[in-house]
Amino acid sequence: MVTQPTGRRAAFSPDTASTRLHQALRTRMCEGDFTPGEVISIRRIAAEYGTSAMPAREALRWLVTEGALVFSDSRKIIVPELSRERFEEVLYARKNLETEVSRQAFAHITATDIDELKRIDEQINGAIAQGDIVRYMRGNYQFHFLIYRRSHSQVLLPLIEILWLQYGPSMRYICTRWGASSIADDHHREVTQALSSGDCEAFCQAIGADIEQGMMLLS
Amino acid sequence: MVTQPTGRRAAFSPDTASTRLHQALRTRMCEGDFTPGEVISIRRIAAEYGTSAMPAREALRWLVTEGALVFSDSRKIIVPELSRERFEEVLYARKNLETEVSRQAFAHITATDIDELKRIDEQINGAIAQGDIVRYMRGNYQFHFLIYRRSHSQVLLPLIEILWLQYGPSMRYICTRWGASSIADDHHREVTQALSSGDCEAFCQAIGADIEQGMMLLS
DNA sequence: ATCACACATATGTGATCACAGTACCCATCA
DNA sequence: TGATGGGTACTGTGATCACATATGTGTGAT
Repeated sequence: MVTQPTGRRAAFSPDTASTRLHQALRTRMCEGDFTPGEVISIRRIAAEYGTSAMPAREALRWLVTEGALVFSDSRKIIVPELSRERFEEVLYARKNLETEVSRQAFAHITATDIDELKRIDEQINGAIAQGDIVRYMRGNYQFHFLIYRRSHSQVLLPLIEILWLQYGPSMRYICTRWGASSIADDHHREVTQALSSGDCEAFCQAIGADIEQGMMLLS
Repeated sequence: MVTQPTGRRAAFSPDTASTRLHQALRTRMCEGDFTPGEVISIRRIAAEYGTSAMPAREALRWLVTEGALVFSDSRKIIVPELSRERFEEVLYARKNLETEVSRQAFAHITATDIDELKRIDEQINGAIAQGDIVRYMRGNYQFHFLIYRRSHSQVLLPLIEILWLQYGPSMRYICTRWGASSIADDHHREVTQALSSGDCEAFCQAIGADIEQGMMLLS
């Protein structure tokens, strides 16, 4: 059975099997639990989560409208393989939107938040050291969205989540292929340091640099 | 029965009753055909478009995930009333994203496109003169998205459409309340002039100014 | 006249079925 | 050995039903 994931639910959505399943799958997408090209079937997901086909059907079609899943030529629902061009587009959009919400979030980030960010960053570094891609992806997601949630932006945040939904599977794929070493030089420490010293500009630039670092993997 | 609207469909989506209905409703939302607070019922939409409840149900729930519709406290699906704060957020995000895609689109806009833009702008001005809000909204939508489509951005364009979905009903409401005169001073002519003279910066600034003009209505 | 209860209606949700495609596998034949 | 045929299983789609809940309305009693 599906339990409510840690992720925030968009605005008010009723507590139904469909929405629970949707959120569970969203989180798994952002954390890179799925592989590009993988076929996601309505009935299989339904069986996996112990519901009828209907909630699974709705949840999957929502993910399609969000661009997280796509239709294959034969109408099967699959995890998309982002072209290099499109992956760049996503990263470009991410840099644009995420530096913006970071700027909005800056004033609302507390000392407790900074401690939490440092704790998450340590876990991330541990995951990288162990070559644990899944834990890395999950930590990276938590790190960024802890910041972004502080912006209290009800408009930009859902857009960013859509970008992550599209970005997750391919990022996971790239990480797996290139190995954990390829992502070792993230800019999370610069982020927390800029926050500690209260430097908004350095903070936003560090976020931007962290995202841009993803582009390096493409060359 | 639903016919394929003029709007572009996101990536590849199969030609089903659900997707057709979804697109039809999307277009109506962007053009401001609905009123904030209005209740949109599954069965009523189904009857209106001559389908069973299922396609209507899916189309409406997709619009909810896109933020174009929301749930009332009693789980009814309604057209949201944007708070002033949130309306500002949407406009802010619009300015950010739409100036960006305009920049990307600039190089791909042909002389034929410019003529078409001028033609649409004349229709818009005619609509304003007649106080025809619906025709104004439709023209404004066509004007902007003719430009944005030239960016060929598969990532930013869907995000912008989501913003318009949220923005449409409230904009329609504001226009109706304030009268057509309140929107008389758009910056469309500056846009086409900048395009004619090949000035990218002026073009992007005119787009930004046109969007910012919407903020004036709030004060 | 006013309040309360009950019934009728309308809502979204979930389940199940039939249907039209597609893909894949295995047997059959050249 | 290879190609071709057919059949089986699986896919998403649409329709319909049962159910719980919410809303509104009218009727009854006080």
